[in-house]
Amino acid sequence: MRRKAAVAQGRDAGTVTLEMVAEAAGVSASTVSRILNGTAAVSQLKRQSVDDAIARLGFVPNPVARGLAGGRTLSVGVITQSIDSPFYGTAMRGIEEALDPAGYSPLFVSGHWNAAEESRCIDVLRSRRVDGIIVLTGRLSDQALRSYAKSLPVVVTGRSLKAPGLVALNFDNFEGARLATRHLIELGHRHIAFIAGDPLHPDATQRQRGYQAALEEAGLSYDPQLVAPGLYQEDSGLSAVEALLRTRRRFTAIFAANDQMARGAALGLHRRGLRVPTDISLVGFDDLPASRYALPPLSTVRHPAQDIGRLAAQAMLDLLRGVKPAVQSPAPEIVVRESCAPPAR
Amino acid sequence: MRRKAAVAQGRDAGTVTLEMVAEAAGVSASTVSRILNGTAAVSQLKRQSVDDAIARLGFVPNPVARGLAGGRTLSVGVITQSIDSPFYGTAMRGIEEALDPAGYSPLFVSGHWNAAEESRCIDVLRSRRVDGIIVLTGRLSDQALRSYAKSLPVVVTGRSLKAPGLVALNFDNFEGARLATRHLIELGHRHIAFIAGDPLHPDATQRQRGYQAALEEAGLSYDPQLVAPGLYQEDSGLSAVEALLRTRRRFTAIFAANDQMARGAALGLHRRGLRVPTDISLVGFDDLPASRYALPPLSTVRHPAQDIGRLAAQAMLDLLRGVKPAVQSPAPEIVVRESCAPPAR
DNA sequence: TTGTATGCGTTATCAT
DNA sequence: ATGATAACGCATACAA
Repeated sequence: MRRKAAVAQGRDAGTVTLEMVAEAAGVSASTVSRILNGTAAVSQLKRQSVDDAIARLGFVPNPVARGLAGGRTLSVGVITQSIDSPFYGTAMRGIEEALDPAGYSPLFVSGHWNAAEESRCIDVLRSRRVDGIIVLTGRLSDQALRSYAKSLPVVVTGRSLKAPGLVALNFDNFEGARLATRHLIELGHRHIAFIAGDPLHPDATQRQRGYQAALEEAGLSYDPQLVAPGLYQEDSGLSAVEALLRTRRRFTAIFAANDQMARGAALGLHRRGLRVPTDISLVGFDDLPASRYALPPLSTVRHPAQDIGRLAAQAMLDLLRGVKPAVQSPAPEIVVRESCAPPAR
Repeated sequence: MRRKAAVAQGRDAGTVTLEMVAEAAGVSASTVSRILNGTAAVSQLKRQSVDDAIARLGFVPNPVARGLAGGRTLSVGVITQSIDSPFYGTAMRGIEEALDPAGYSPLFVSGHWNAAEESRCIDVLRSRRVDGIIVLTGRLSDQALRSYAKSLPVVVTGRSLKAPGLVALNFDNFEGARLATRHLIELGHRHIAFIAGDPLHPDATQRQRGYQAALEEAGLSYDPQLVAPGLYQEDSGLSAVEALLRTRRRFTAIFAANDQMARGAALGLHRRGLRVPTDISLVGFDDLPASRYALPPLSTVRHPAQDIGRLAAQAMLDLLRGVKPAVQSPAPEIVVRESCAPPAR
């Protein structure tokens, strides 16, 4: 056991306990706890002396003990998919921002786009007694999510489903993709290629449907030869362009299902001596921070990761407070930069 | 208090305690604990029945209680500067990778390049009973770090300092910058501009010294007019180029103190109709994942964030095991891509 | 080798 | 309104 000495010698290396505060203030531990949590009314007098003692000793409650004792830990678990993702990284930042002023702290774990791993993450988070869990997209089944929500508040992004104790925050990928495609059409493009995202992601298929819908409503034919498979990573964008070029099909614009692939596509085009937007127009999706500094700056669909993170965290806070969360998903909008132009030929 | 019922009904929502295991196996709780931690020798027989009971009940130890009881929590705190940084994100991934097989999990908190905030982070991590702390660079004083290391193993990157219980993992920024500059010189450049990093970062000033050293050893004069201030962000790279161009000083190459500023610089050059590398050669520093897909792909100094994260985590693991960590910082090397060419004029 | 008792810092229950 | 006291789930001296 660690030495227990050093009662009132101010910060013995951060081990000032609630009990010490109680002693210093001449009250019981329960009273201190009550003041800390606002659990019950206490006399002004005692409150004063307790507050003093807290300040004097530099007491800071121990969240671990708090969690053990059955109370809240003031922490919410966040399952991201990879800790170094440009998109989810921004979302995490939004979560941090919203949680902090409320006194909560996030606990980040990575699921690596793997349902089994995500399950383990949930276990880890639960064992750490988090008060709630935010799941950024992921591969967990709606079923599983619903079940988790029975014992713990859950907020999930990238889906729409309803369940008690669960709030889903979806983004209109379909509409976003339609906007992007329509933008190209309005510029005069008639042959628009599409680089698809990982088919395992629901948002990827939604984006593809948006692309098709825009084509249809413009009376343009959908040519399967003009859609190349991709995996949401830069390299797959590059290979997609190569595949597209190999078909020798004519196209004057490319819509990539995300910015990362658009980057890869830009490089592929460059390698073949094709200029953006002079020869080929290019649109992405997500508006990653980096896209504003791409060459040329990339036109894309704004997918406000930071706002989404913030909203998710706010919904969680509401859930925790017991108030009904009123979340409004942000609407997609196109951000026009310099990667698109009317078709040359 | 929560209901205590449901003893052996397997997973009542994840509340199988060590005590239940003990009962089911017909041994005492201490024995179970000992088996779990390898604290003492136990008979094969009991071990067998305990292992069975653990598997049967699906028991998973509660790290919160573990931490409270004074033992390890099998978690290490990681102070990053911003949760969405491309560079530190990669480092965090390396940490995750190295910690996971050892059964440890990281706890990420962001210091936002602010010493006071970092101090608070340390408090938070300590109150959560992490077994050790990894600090990714940051603004804490060496002094403070040393003091923290007295009560907790600390690994810090981006510095060199020695203290008991502390291992520092530095990177040779000076040499890296010298390599980059020398690369330009070897291509024939004589007028090389430099975009400096945030002067508050020690690595930024080291990189600048490396640049000067390379100039000197080549007998080239150092022209203060050719170094533009920057803040390590894309936008400052852009303004730096504009400032450089405004001086009307002649230069045929730019060395930016990091890839993010190099990106911004590339855009600035593009806006002025200057082509990379035909008109101006460009080198960065860090080799961010994105730089391989820049247009043109950026030549840069490899700064292996993931390896650094992994090494830091391994050093922490060694510290925790009580073995002397033998860390070898990775050496900088230049990665030649397509953003450099011999000077045109 | 194994069990018993106690403590970790806090909250919650039950008195008063 | 306030104070004992018992959990929370586990680890660890100490005894056997």
